[in-house]
Amino acid sequence: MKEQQYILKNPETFCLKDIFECGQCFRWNEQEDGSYTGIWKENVVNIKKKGKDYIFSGICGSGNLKDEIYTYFDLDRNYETIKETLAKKDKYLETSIQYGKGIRILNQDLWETIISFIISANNNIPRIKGIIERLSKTYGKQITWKGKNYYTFPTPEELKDVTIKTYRELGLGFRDVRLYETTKMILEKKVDLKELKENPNTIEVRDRLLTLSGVGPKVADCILLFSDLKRLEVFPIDVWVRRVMNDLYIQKEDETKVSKKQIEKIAKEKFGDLAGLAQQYLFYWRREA
DNA sequence: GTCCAGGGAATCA
DNA sequence: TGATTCCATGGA
Repeated sequence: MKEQQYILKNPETFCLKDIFECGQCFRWNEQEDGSYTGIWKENVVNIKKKGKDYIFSGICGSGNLKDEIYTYFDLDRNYETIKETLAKKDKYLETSIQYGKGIRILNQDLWETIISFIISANNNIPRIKGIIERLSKTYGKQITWKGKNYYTFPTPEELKDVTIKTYRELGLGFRDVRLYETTKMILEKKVDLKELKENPNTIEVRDRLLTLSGVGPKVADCILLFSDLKRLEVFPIDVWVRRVMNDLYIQKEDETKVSKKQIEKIAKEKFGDLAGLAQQYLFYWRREA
């Protein structure tokens, strides 16, 4: 494969740290020079900021790099309008948007997002990244670029014969059975990913995702929001989101006693059909700031 | 040693 | 429906 390059000139909404550190993805790593290198599908890419421009260089598994970048980084969507709309709704949200103004929600592969967020359950981000790297190194395809080896995220077929015991040895902990069962269900088309992508009904898609082992309400919502299903209205609630929502709007003494239903209700009232993006700004702001 | 992490499943009322 | 408890693992 030949190296390709693409220069994104002076984008309005685009910041490497905001995009890659906001918790939506696990396979991008900051380099010593401040650039980020990552892999999606069969693309290995480094992104470096130069002035107001971003230089993408790397190798592209299929088609051309520009198309892959536009799709993955959702570059046809106008985030300026979205941010303006959201900022008007709420003063705290306005603050959080200012903090994470360069966030874009990626179009990540559905299968990879399902497995990644099953692994995320009751886990921390460094460890999630480690598990995904070991999984990819063991079962994915190797791609070499500039003398370094990278590994694609394994397909369902590539995980077909992996045993629960092997997952345990890779450090998955109690999530071993869940990964095994979900992979099996998808291979047997008990949940058909192609059908999910074609179904416009978010509630129906969510119900199908919930039948997968290891996929509960929060993981299902992350899959809907962060994968190429791209449902910007869903509002995943984890410990950080519960924390920030309680601090700002509920102020209950014991934040762990705040019900999901109450948070969902407030989110829908305040943020409407862009609740997922609101969630991401609030999450990033509360966790980092 | 203790607590926590982008929770889910099983169990019980 | 709603609340409790247990589930591996590694880092702080």
